[in-house]
Amino acid sequence: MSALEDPSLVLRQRFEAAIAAAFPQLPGPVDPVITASRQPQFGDFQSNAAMALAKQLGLKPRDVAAAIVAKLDLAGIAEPLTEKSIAGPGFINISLRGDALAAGVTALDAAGTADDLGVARTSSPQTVVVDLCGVNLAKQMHVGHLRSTVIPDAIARAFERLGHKVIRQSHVGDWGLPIAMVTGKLKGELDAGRVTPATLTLDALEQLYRAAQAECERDLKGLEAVRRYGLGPKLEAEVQAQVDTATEAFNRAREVLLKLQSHDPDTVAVWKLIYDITMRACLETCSRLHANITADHTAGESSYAEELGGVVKDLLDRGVAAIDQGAVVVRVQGLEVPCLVRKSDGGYLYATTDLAAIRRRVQKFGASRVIYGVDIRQSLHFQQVFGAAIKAGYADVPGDGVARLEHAAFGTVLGADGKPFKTRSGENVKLADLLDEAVQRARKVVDDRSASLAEADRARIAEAVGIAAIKYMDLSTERSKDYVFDFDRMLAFEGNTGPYLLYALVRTRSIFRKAAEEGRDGGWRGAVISITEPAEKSLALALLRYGKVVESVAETLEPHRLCQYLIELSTAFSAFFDQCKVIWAPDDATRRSRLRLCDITGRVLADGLKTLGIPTVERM
RNA sequence: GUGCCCGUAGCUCAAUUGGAUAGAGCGCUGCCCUCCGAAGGCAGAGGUUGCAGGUUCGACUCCUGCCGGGCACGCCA
Repeated sequence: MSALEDPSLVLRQRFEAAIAAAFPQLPGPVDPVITASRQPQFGDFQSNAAMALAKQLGLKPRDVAAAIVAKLDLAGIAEPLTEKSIAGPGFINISLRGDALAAGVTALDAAGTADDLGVARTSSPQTVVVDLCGVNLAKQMHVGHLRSTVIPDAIARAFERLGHKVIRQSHVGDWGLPIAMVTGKLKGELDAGRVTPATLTLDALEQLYRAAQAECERDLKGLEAVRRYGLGPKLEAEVQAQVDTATEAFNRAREVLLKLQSHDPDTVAVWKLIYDITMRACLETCSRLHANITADHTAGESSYAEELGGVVKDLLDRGVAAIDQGAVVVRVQGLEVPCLVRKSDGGYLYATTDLAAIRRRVQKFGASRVIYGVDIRQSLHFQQVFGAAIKAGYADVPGDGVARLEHAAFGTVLGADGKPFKTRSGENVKLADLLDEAVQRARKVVDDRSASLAEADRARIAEAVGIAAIKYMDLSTERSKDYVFDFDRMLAFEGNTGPYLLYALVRTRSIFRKAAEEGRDGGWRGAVISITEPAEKSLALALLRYGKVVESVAETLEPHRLCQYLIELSTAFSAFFDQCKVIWAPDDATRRSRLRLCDITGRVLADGLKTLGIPTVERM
């Protein structure tokens, strides 16, 4: 962002000069700490430097502020300062001139960089790997996947918007004993002719998955109890029989896993069937969610299977890992529990796969940041894995320090009762069902309020509104917190919701349709922008903040900042729309200026929504 | 037992990474459509930021100790 587009940069320069002139004894340039003022009564921007400087110089803060003000040249950018400009302990309040704001907004829309809308393309693009979605074979996506899909996708979009190279990685749970169980189970069903590949659904697979797991579940505790309390030979025999069958099933699953690992064609074919059915359904849900997740982004656990032995050997060879009670562990400084990378029976664990993934992502893909959008309950796991990866040197970027490994953790989706969101029968709620219901509810409202629109339009609008409502709700709160899932609130169409943002966007568009009807839509492209009314000023200030907000999302991995911003922009626009006539402005120049403001606002809103991954509509 | 996360208006959430009188929405009380979309705007009431200390010119924010809630803790993923 150039100084022209960002008044705070100009202020920063002017203040730096003033501070240097007022206190030549200071060694280097001092950060003037320019921030946007929170309340209009304190102006538009403020400098908070005087307090810290006073401490350093041994002077009174207000005297320091006065000395800075005496040397300050704000010509062409801000209103002249008065005695009241120095307030409180030593804040220096600045009100921008309307023409400076107008110049800033005009620069946002400058030819050549108009699509940037004040978001600076990075001069040093990084490769950023974003781990997201994380579905499991033979399982539907459920509520938890809403967050693991939507949040990291929004983070990825922010990096892309800034010009970084993003590699999305969906770490699909497609390997290991549980998958072998269901593969064996399905093979049995297919061989017996009870199911056919052509009619097999993901729902059916999920049932087989549960059945297979249940079959392998050995009631060892029950057996012990029966023996300890001497509950009789008959009961003992029953429990023993259960354990025996379960053990058989368990052993069969291990054999299936071995076959998978040795690429036995028949077994792999069944596995592939499960894989295809699961991925088709899940990628369809991702697509419906407007998440940029496709088959190209899939990097399942199976893709690391051949590397795990090498990883453990490498760790042992270099003394990074040690053998402990027959298992292989990596001890990480500061953590009680070591990171377990190989079981005593020789099997690998998910930490092993994650280590292989970090190695690939940093060493092969060249990532300088690896971001995991995963449930907060896995915090300890990631501390262990990150610590182990760093200890092993897997996070070393060739010739460039250590990659940032970050867990963008999110909290749980809760039901109205404050407990994790489940169906009445205690099952996980299918994500697809959730989306259906949101769209269905949105449809009712759209039918009600926009009855005049064509059926097909209403269907399309309801789809966008429903998805926007769900995604906005998920993105708009601080991600590490739990939140309560509430259809009524997210679809209230009022206040802090996705639909409100769509509504604001629609109004920025509809004004042009109306203006065209009135024959008053000419001449606004490239028109001179003038900022005079308070509502115009607020709108301009909001527009100029956009670039910084996108940057902060990438830095903090917190999309809710962009949500918050878009609501503030929408509110500023609504006030402007209410208080400043556009089509019926007092004169042609003002009309053109305001039309152009509507256009820029609409484009920032659309761009912000796109960066969040929220679908938009032209009318509703 | 150890560690991590959370605690802000009646409810759901913010607070520009330490800045001023803690802000929005819902709900509540009033206004504002013969005029660009009222899914909107304006105004009002509503707070000891869980409690107690500490650091600082300044603390919702950082530190310590409590209280309350949640989660996680080597051979599952």
